[in-house]
Amino acid sequence: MSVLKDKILVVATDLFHTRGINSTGVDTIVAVAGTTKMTLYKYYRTKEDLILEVLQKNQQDFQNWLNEKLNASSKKSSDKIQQLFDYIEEWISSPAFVGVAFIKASVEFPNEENPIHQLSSQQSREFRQFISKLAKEANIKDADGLGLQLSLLFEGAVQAEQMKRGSGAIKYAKKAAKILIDGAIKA
Amino acid sequence: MSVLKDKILVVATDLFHTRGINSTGVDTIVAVAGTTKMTLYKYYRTKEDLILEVLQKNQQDFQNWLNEKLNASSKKSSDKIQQLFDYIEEWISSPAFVGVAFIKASVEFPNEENPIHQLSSQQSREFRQFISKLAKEANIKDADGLGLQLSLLFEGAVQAEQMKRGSGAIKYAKKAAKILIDGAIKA
DNA sequence: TGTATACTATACCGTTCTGTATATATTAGT
DNA sequence: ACTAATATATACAGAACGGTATAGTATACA
Repeated sequence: MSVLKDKILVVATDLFHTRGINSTGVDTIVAVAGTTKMTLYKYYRTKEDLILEVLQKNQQDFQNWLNEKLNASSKKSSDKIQQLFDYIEEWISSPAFVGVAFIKASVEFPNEENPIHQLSSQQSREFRQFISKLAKEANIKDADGLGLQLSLLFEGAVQAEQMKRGSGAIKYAKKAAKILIDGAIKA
Repeated sequence: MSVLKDKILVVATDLFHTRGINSTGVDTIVAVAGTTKMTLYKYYRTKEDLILEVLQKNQQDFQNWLNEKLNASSKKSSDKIQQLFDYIEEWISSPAFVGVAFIKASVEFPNEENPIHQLSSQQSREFRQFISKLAKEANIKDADGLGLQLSLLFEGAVQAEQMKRGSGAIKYAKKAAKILIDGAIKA
């Protein structure tokens, strides 16, 4: 991938998070990226395309990071769900954390017909299914239900942290997750 | 309050929810409200002022509705927290539900210096404290911790429902809430 | 040296944005 | 009938928006 195409993607990601998507113009993006609109529109057909690629990349990066952490720490796949929120805490607490793109995008584009909204919704669903898969591997009975509940805690904690950095919400989300997981295992 | 001032507020609330705040221009608001910009700017100094009033009214209406429900159903204040999610479910499931304004506003205005973000953040905090108060009245030990956890479930469920109507997330949020509350009572 | 590719510079188009200016009409109270 | 308040109609300023057109530069490869 071209170095400039990538630079534009990185800058857009940052600006979308810190200023909002609709409040970030393409002029600002190219100015910060140190290039021009001609170059941006060479690699991205429209601003909407750029937003979609930012969403894809964001989620991919997070999933890759999370998978590596989970695979490195435990050989047994049934243990992974126990450690999930440890890594989510690490991730949210990191200074680099700026929020979750698909949550923000779904709010800025609330219309369910909108491609950006649809991708956000899909990513949210996929992450929920990912948690459910971990639950299944831990032989949890209502794995889908637990996956949904943990994803609610996840999204709630992210929301709280986006609203106020250093909220500490993730610590309590983690405690709640432990209670729910333990309860689901016994069932 | 002037009938037109109120009409503008109601229309703005609806449009902000269905199209997004930044994507809704004042021209659209006055057109739908059946009035002109001159009138809007007579009652609201700026668009920002209008947004702030929409936020205030939204939260006030919700809190009033919730308080009435809670007061009507149980005399004992210690029972209220048990019923909280029943009413939240009723509210989220209602066809009139369009989301929670302070969650959306905090996303569209991510800068913590922004007055709109600050009000959103404050409303989120107040709602969390409201739940904690219910927990205290139920003699729960870590009332603040439980309040935070329940607010995460609340915001997560709202987020899920904004993302996909009819998600059913609230049903599982309610189950999770029950587990957390029961656990906190025993502690 | 010739040519393709990547990129820059800059100006522009049409639209939409928030907010204002001006002038007129409607309604109610005295 | 006079006055004040409320609302309308309309036009506009000034900036920002997404996106395009045109022309020129820099680099690398044949």
